[in-house]
Amino acid sequence: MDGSTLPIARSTLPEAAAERLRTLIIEGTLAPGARLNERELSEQLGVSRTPLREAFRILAGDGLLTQLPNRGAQVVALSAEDARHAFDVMGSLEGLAGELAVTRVTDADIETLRALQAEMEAAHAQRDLPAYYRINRAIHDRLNAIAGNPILTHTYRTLNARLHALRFRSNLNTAKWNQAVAEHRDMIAALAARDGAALRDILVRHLRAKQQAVLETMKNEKTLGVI
Amino acid sequence: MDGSTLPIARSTLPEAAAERLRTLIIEGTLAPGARLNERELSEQLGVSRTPLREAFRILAGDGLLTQLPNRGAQVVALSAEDARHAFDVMGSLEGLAGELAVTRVTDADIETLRALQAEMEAAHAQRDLPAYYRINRAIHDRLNAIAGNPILTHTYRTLNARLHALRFRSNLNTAKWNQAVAEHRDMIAALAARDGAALRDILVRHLRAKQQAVLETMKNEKTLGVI
DNA sequence: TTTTGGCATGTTGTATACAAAATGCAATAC
DNA sequence: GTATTGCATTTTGTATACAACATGCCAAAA
Repeated sequence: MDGSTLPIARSTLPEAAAERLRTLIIEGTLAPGARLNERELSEQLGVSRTPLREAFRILAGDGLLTQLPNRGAQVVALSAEDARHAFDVMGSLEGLAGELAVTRVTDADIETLRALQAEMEAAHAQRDLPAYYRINRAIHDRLNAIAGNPILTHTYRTLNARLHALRFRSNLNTAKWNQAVAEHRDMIAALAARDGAALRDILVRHLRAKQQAVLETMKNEKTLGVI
Repeated sequence: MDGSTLPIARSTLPEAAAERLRTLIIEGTLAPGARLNERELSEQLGVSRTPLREAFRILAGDGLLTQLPNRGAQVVALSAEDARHAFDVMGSLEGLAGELAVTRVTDADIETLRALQAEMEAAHAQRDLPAYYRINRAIHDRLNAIAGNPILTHTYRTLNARLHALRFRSNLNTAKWNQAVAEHRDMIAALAARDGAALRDILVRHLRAKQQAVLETMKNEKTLGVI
């Protein structure tokens, strides 16, 4: 029998707790900078402090928590500078994903992406922002999967989680949104043409635009005092 | 008083244990694939199982260990495929470091790098491989520091540690070694000229050469049955 | 001979108890 | 009134005990 099939999903308490906390952090329930009391949290999660502390270590490794000796864990609060740095790295990783994807992409992959693109354009036409974000993420994940580099995918995902903890809702004005959708069209075209250099370029520019939008939002929030 | 000075170095047992294990893994004392018995290791390190298990989580986050529920931890054994993937990502990260460094480099930085380059050429002339590796690493670290992106640096370092766990000593024949030294000269020239695109190109090619050398070594070791 | 079931042993997972450090507050000195 | 010291309390750090699971072996059955 093929041993790789049906791997029964098991999980330990540290992993389960980490997953739960990860969600709470990314959704913002646990706000950036919040200090995490071990006893309190362990009671709320229904686990003892030992597995909870292991969960802290997992999340610290993901860059979602910082731990100070004898002073506990707290949710990371990314500065605008940090966000800028993270986007620079993300851009480079996405660029690589594009270059690699070009060497491995199949016609079926392109069909899948074109279908997603159509969905995205529909969401755009209806000004459905949540749907747009969801499909956008699906497209980028797809591209990463096509690239077929697990280390790249892991690094990308981890960094993405950190940025999501920012809970950025970049002030996506009409012009920028139109531009983003157009860039997605260009991406798929470059991928279909197997033009790695062009795809890389588009992705890096695409990320740079996102970076700018987020940084502007962060600056506004700061001056306005909004969270 | 300036609070930023004299930060008393404190460390907890999990961090100390992780650091010790990291060294053992990278030096190869703990071989790839080795299973780590908690009780045994905790006695050897003189700590109880609780902090040791936290150390395991830290190292798993760094990609140096894998953990399976109820089946303990074992040292990661990178396949040739994994190494290829890691080098692809490293190349991209180094390329970014180059692009960023160009925008921030000072003349003093370039002087420092030129001094290191001179040291490297001396080591090369004397066929002093350990010194060459040491200086090589110093140069790349320096470039990363100039780039001034902590997230990039952290990602780079983590990935580098993983690759060092391979304990690759690529079969550096004379031609390749000459080539590598020449590439380093070109790097510094591109940096001095503030030519980001050129520097990026050199770095990506440089990493690609290293990748190939390592993959060849791995292939030989496999066919020869060495380690 | 091969397979299966059960048991003994070893190993990991989790909870808890105790130790050590940090924190907050009040009392005292200036 | 402010700063400082000492103490009580809270919180984190570590060790250990016990529970749950995995592993290897042997015997018994097919």
